[in-house]
Amino acid sequence: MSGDHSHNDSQIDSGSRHNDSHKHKDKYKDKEHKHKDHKKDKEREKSKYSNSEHRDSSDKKHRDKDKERLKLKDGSSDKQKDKHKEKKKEERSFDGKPKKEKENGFESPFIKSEPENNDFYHSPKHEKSLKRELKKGEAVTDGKKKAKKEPEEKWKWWEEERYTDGVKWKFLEHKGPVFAPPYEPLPSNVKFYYDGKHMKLSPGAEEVATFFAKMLDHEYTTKDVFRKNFFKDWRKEMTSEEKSKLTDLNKCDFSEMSEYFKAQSEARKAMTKEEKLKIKAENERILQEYGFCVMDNHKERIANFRIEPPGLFRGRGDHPKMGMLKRRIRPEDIIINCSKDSNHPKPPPGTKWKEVRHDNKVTWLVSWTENIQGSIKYIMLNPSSRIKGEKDWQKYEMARRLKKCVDRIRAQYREDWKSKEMRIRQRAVALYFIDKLALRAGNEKEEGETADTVGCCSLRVEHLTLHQEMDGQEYVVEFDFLGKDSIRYYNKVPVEKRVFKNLQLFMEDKEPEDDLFDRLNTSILNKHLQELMDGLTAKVFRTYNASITLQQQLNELTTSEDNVPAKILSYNRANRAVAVLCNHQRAPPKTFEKSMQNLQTKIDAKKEQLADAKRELKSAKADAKVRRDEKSKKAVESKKKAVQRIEEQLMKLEVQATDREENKQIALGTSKLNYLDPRISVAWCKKLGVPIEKIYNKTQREKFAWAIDMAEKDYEF
DNA sequence: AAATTAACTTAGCAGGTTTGGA
DNA sequence: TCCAAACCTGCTAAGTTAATTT
Repeated sequence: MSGDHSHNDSQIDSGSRHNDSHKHKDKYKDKEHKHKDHKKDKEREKSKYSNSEHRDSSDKKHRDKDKERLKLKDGSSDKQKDKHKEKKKEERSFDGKPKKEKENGFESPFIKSEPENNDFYHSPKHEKSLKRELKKGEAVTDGKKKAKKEPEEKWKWWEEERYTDGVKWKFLEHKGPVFAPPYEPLPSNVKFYYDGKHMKLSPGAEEVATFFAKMLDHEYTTKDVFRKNFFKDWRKEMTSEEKSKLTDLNKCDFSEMSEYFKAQSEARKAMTKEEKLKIKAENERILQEYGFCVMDNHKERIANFRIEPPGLFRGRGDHPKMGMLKRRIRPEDIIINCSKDSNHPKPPPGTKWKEVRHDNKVTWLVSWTENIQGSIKYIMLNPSSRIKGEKDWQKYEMARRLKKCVDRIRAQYREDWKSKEMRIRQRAVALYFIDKLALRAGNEKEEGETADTVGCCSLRVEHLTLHQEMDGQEYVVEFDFLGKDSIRYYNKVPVEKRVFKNLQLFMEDKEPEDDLFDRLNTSILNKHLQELMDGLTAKVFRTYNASITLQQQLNELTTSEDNVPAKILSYNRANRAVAVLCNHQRAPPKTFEKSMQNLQTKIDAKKEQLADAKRELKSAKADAKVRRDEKSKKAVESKKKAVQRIEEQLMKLEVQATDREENKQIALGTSKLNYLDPRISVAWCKKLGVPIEKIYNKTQREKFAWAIDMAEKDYEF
């Protein structure tokens, strides 16, 4: 059964070809109104990325200061520098120990083997060469010509030892968050009307009104829940006078505000090059100042150093809290996390942080509590950072460990289908779904706080329909529910008789809104998984099945004889199989039909061109036969080349069309970034001679640097 | 043992930027 | 050189899981 997920082909596209039977008519149109809020004027910078890579002199001071401070607190760093040089590639393994030391071959460092070095506080780890990186930066500054390309020596954290216990870092210094720009009151000629009469709003009320005005074009501002929530929260910001006057949202006229913002955004687009450049430069400056931190001697990129600006909350799907006011975050809301001996970030003048703490058992730099759900938000590091990379690597190692014992686990749950205990049967069937269908665990959620979505353990009777027989197949289960992000999961799956019978049993005497697995929750399930394999949880199955599927599909679909575009098509198809398995859907791009048409037009044109070229070739040949001179021979050759070139172009276009059509409502990004062991892709590239750049863009290569560096062509997941 | 909280991963979309073909 | 399309990045919501509290 391993890796057999072909049935999933039908789950996404209601109208697609290999999907004869089910005609569900997209009753869940949730995607249409998914969060489209944040309208703000984000002039984004062209991010420069990468830790330790080229930086300019503006940054030098900061750097040098770091260098000095680091030197002070750690005089040893230089000496340690080359410590790992001699390590050989083949010997790298997850725990950084030479393979032969790991007798059983199972051991993975993250699975807390006996910490051979309890003295981690003084371990040499991470204490090498910030200096080296910094030097490079300088070299680039005056090196000029090759400045950008310079293959910087990057820090290979994966060649170093890792912390074995809960410690995440020993040194952490950063500049704190960047706050949202303060509210700028509207010019007085932009008016708000209530019941047809002009009304000047107080600044507080006006700001919230602008949030609504900016969203006016979105469908969701017409939704009852949205309007109700918005109006309630808006009133809280009004003066008592406003409160008594403004009693009906329907009488509010935001159109001038809305027009004003549209005009603003037009004006922004129409800015001159210089103005745009200036903004870009300013963003770059902010990035350089706030976008990096120093963690354990290395300068690392921060993922989200800007605090989320205030606005109206738009949850995904049918969210009960849509329209509520997301309040502005102030320094007094902010908790700073950094090391004691670092230069603490300073709050803006006249303000204070809520707290400064020094917790090196966590990875975040800044946190605050958000007011909609009361949850905590964090500022953390970029995926290219050591701390994220190690975790990612660890995740795939866990999935590979599952690979080794998945047969045993499968045998086990199949056995459990027969258990006399209901809770065990439920657990076993749920696990079967998680394994076979890559469903998420499915925690229970507080009703009325969030959109009504489910995962495996929280499935309800109403989400399944059992078909004794359907389309010539026996024991078909039809799933139809909203999962994470209110993305619909629709699938018809033939299951084993025993599973089917169990489901009938679980559904007996229940109402549609009752839990399918009433004796099970994620905590019980994960505890059980923990017993089956150390560190095993429900989500590991998703990672495992995704990665193993990619590997299998790549093996099946690709031949070394193919040319590169064909190989890439195959790669995308393998990636697509995973995305389908994981139900990673997207709304078809708004311009899909049109762009498809355009492409078809191009293809037709190219076909004509090809026909013409062939005709010309033919006549040139005939000509050459008669004339038998050099010149006409040459002409034949060039015509031949032309035909070839056009054929190639045509092929490319056709491949593109296929790829695009197949990808209409499937999102590849999520699986690529989160579920597929990058070493599989790296190995595949090496084996088939496909440049890695064709598979991973710059950002992705930074995130997966560890895999690119360590995977050889024979890597096996 | 249930509920809550904290930390961290996973998710799709908007909209800007770059690319490549006419 | 222009334009559509592809690509990419930021954004932030929504999950999972483990730890902690009640």
